[in-house]
Amino acid sequence: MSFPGPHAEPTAADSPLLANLNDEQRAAVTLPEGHSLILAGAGSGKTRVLTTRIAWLISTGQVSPGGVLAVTFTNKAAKEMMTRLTALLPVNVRGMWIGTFHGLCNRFLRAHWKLANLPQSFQILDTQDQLSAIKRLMKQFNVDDERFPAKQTQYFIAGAKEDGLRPGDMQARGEDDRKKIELYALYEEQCQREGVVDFGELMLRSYELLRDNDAVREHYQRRFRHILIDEFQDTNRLQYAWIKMLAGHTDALGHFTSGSNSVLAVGDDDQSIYAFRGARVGNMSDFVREFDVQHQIKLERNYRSFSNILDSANALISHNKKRLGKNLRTDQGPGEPVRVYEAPSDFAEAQWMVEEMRQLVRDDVERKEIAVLYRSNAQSRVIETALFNAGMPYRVYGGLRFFERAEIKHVLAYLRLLENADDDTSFLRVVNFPPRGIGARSIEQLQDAARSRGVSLAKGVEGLPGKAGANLGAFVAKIDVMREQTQGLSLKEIVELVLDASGLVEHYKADREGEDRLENLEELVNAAEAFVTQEGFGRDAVALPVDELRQSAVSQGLDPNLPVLDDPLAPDADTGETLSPLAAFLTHAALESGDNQAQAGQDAVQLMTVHAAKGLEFDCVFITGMEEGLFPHENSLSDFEGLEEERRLMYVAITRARRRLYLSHSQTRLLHGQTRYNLRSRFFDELPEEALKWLTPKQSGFGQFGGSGAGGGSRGSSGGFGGFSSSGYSGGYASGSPAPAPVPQRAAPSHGLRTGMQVFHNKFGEGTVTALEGSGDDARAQVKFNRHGIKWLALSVAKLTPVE
DNA sequence: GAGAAGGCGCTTTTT
DNA sequence: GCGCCTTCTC
Repeated sequence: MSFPGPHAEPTAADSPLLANLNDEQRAAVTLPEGHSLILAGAGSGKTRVLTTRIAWLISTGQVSPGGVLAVTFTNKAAKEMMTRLTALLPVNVRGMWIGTFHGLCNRFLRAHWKLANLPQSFQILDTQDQLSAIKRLMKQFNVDDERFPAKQTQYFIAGAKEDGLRPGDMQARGEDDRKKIELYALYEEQCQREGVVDFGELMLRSYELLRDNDAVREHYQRRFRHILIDEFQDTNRLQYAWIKMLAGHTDALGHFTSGSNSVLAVGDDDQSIYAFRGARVGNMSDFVREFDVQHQIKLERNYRSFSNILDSANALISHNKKRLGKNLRTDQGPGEPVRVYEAPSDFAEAQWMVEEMRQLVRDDVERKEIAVLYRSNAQSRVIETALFNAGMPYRVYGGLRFFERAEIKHVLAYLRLLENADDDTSFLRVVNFPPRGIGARSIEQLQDAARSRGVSLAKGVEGLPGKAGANLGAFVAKIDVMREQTQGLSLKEIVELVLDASGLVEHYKADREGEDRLENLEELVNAAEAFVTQEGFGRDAVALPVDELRQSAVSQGLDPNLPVLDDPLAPDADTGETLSPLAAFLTHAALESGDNQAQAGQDAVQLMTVHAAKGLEFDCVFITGMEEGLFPHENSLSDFEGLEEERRLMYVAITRARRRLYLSHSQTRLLHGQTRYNLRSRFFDELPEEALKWLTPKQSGFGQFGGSGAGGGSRGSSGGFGGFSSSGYSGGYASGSPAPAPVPQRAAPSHGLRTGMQVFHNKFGEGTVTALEGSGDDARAQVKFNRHGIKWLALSVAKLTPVE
């Protein structure tokens, strides 16, 4: 099917939209109908292409605003897209389907809540809520939490949903599996009974509704002529299936046939760093194959970094085997070399960094243009200490976000109970908070009663005898009174009333350390107020293109009886019910958990994990802890895929830097209360020497991984960094071997070994010390033997002789 | 019901 | 080594 009416091939001169694009970008923006894949390298103007593409499609009349579906992963990216689009086109973007996967699925389920078999004001469980729901479930069914840790069950359920699997679709491969599937089924029942959905459920239920309801599916398939997906390399199985379902028509056998809709997937396989949470890079090649993609465009011109930085990134990532293939280039010239520093300790590394930063600041670099990246959060501590002692302002990304804070979750639990008294998770959260004399015993009694009658906790309270019954009754009555009192109030007033009536404010006022929490409660009131105005929950603010969209829907031949889904306040067609602002606010709180960075706004050095840095850029970047075991992380080394993902992570880290890049590593590091002796990261050996500048002498011949044909990661019997086993190296080796030669450099541990040293073992032969841990009798060494792989050896037992 | 004591885990994280 | 969570004790 083709677009109705002839549309002239527009040229660059036709539209100012195309004025400042390079050839690759322009080609991407003006792609013809059909499915396309854009391989967008770091810093290549990806978001620009996406937004300009949408603007282009609309302004050339190829699609109406209502016919566009644009999906991102984060709210930040979605907002960015809407902001930029507004700047390009005089169109009200609020009614457009631009949002996160979960945000759009939420919108979809709100509109079709009946078909989806959900209560209209269903609430969304975040990860915390989900875990406590699972814990409660497991307790109720007396599941051994030693054998089935709640976290693991949660992981199992979330993973199953990400793969689009219901309990019935899964086959047990053992007793434990069977139990987990059973728990998954029980969990589903519980959620359904309580009217709540978790994040995975938002996706899965949307997908199933599209799959199982022909009318609904066809409606949306006809509507969304152009589907655009950002960060495609991060999509999981279910998200891909969801896109597929929306994108095209399926034939009688359920096979995808290329239909009238165009899917534009934008992604970068080299920046795929979320496999651990279900992302599937393979979706990119599947997409090309299954959608019969006709157009692939690579955006390889980088506008961010100088070429020493880009060359480093290119060289590093070229060591990955599984790639679609792409090379970044720039016109900017080499710029400064990449600086490499080796420190004797993590403490010294941090110290050195602070000194460098001071110099940078003296040279007029803004502090917020300096970023410190690390592989794991535990590394931030020593850096923070150094920055703090130096009086250098800094901020750390990560940690609890606003809506995840305990005091906020407490208020939200009360608010949720106003909306839905059957929400047992919320009930349990606040039934005795602030404390009101309802102990574990009473609650257990209540749970038993509710279970036997098959009702929610709130309903189970009725008729409960004794003191427990009285106290619980009072609590339920309190909620009921609040619900009464909040009728007709504004959202802000509702929140204020609950803060007061729940006793939360009073409770935190009495708490010596409750000051911050009180401040956050204040902030929640502000957030509620802002939500009403910003999200357009005052009707007037929603004077958005609903009519326009309705018209365009009709002109596209869409079913006028299906609801127009662009107005979350649209009343239900049958009953006239509308979603309350409170329910919408609670949804907002679950889907947008807010900022997770402290002290935003001031000029401060930025500290974050490499993962958190994705999508950001800075003038100066420090990548710290460049050590074997840390980066690449030891847990990723057991398989090939893991190492490749670590390399992609390093690629992301490098490409964050615009002008200046530092890489540092340390000989010793305090981790989990123990001093570790780490080898310099193998990634150093994958960078182009001519782009580097060693600030400390490069310790050559240290038995690094690149040496003597040892090529790729760990091989051999031990299967990686598995910790040391008790057998295999014990006992009775040649006594009286000469004491290890003392190492003149720096503070050496008493056993005299250090990483990089060549050693001989009577049984395993020659090898290289790759790590050292512990001291005295507990001292142990990790040795990479030439013929026996990597082993951990207890130095009190194993005799290791240094080799010349 | 609050505070102390003990145990566990510890890569990365958005929605 | 630290923070979080659960359990113990009064």
